[in-house]
Amino acid sequence: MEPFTRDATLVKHLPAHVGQTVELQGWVANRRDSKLRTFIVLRDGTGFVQCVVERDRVGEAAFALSRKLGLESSIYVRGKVVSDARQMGGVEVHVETLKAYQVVQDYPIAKKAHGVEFLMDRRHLWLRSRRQWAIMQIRNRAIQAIHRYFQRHDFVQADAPILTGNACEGTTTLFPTPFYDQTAYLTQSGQLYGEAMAMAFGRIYTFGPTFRAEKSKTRRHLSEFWMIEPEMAFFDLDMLMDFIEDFVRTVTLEVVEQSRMEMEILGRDPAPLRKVAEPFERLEYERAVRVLNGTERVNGMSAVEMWRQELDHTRAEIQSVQGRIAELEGLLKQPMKEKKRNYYQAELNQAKARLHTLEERRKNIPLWIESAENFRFGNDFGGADETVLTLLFDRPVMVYNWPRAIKAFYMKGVPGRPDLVKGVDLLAPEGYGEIVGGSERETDEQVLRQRIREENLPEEAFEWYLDLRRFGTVPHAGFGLGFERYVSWLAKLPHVREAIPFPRMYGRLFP
RNA sequence: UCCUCGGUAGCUCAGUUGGUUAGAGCGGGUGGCUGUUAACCACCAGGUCGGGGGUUCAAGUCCCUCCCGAGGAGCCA
Repeated sequence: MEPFTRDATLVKHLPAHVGQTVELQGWVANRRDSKLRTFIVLRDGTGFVQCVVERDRVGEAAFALSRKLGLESSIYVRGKVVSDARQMGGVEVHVETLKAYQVVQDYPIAKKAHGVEFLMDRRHLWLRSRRQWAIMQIRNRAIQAIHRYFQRHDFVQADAPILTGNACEGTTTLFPTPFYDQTAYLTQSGQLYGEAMAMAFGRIYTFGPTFRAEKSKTRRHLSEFWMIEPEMAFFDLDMLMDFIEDFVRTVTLEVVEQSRMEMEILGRDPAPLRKVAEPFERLEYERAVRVLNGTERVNGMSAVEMWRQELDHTRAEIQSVQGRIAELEGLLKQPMKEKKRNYYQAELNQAKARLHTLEERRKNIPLWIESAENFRFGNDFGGADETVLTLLFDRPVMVYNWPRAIKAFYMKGVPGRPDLVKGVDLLAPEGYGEIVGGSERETDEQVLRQRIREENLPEEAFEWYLDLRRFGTVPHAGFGLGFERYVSWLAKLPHVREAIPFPRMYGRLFP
């Protein structure tokens, strides 16, 4: 194609080229016209930069071209890099040459709010938007920071198979797929293989996709998501908790420091993330039960009181939103210009939507209070229970020593407590909930065999796994980090679907 | 699988106890103005109100049913 150059400068490197003339290639992310100049925001994947096209500098033909460039037109620009404090990134480009690979008209995603379905149907284009760009930058940094962390700590990346013959935990729904004359399943966890590889290489981690065929439609679920699963030989639960804490702390702080601009684009306040520098709360499950049902208080407050406080906040906000709605409705009854009327109407609609959300929360809190009050040993946490625990402690919370009955068969028992296992979950604050689940693994072949029978799992499919306990069994432990949930927390996303380029979820296979 | 909410112009949404010819903003087109940040001003074009059935003199509005979407529960990372 005609204007193509092999010597283009990347937008992210422009601050180092102030005063120089550079070549850029990319797409029109935004365009605004004035009489004498056209402002083009050029996007090349590494960043965004405003390019100023003036008739006197580029000539009549190129100036006319600049007026025709629809959003996402692909262009070539040569121009001088100039400092400009008004721009994000601090520079802009004064264009001397402008050429187009393709002039685009009617790009479907407009510079305005769109609905979720509309955007999801156009995910292949939506990824180009500034917000999605910022999220994927954060995702990439998190991936890099995770690999760095493990490599620094003598881990080997050793991936597990995606096609498997047996269910790992047997509980959740699997995706079956033909495998020659057999049926295979898409993996829901690489853990069992991770244990085998830890016996081979000492410390390993997997980083790959996992699949769950749950018909869940919530902000926390994907059918295909990425999981990081480290497994360490000669490791116990205490070491595991120290490790999880240091891992999450180090990776999170690294990403926060590298992603200031992206967090600004996303409107994500980094302060709650920086709190990972402080010690995480470690809470035995039995204490979590007492905290939830109010027999033990935290900082002078019980879970129920925390919910009551949330309820008061919600009620107060409902009142203030209702007040504004009444005010707006009053205003709209009076004569005014169409433009102004519309502005008020838009605000009114927003307020009504907000009110709807708040009313739902108000209706739910009493149910959540009931759930907390009735929380007994043997119950698993609901989303609300996780939220109130992180609210009470105001930091990431690790819950450990869980009831055996609600955890997987491979977890090691707590000595002297046949009803407990050495599992640990990490709950992320700000309502994000469980992002890590891990445990010390059972090392005894007979105990494992017994547990497999109790869970009605096909014993013969686990013979290879039981081999690990016959030939040099050692204490070992590991965990799984749900990567999209983690990215969602880092970027404070309302839904995990934005944390992965092409989400696969219940009801969504395209694009 | 269950509960709640929704489907009206290309997009985002209004549309009153059922009542004449269904509205706005954005986007598109034309003209004007402007170192602009989702620019602004004026005018123009743009609709089988998710599908099917029913009630009624009359249905976007009420009833039944199906489809699709969003959020939540369960389950989970």
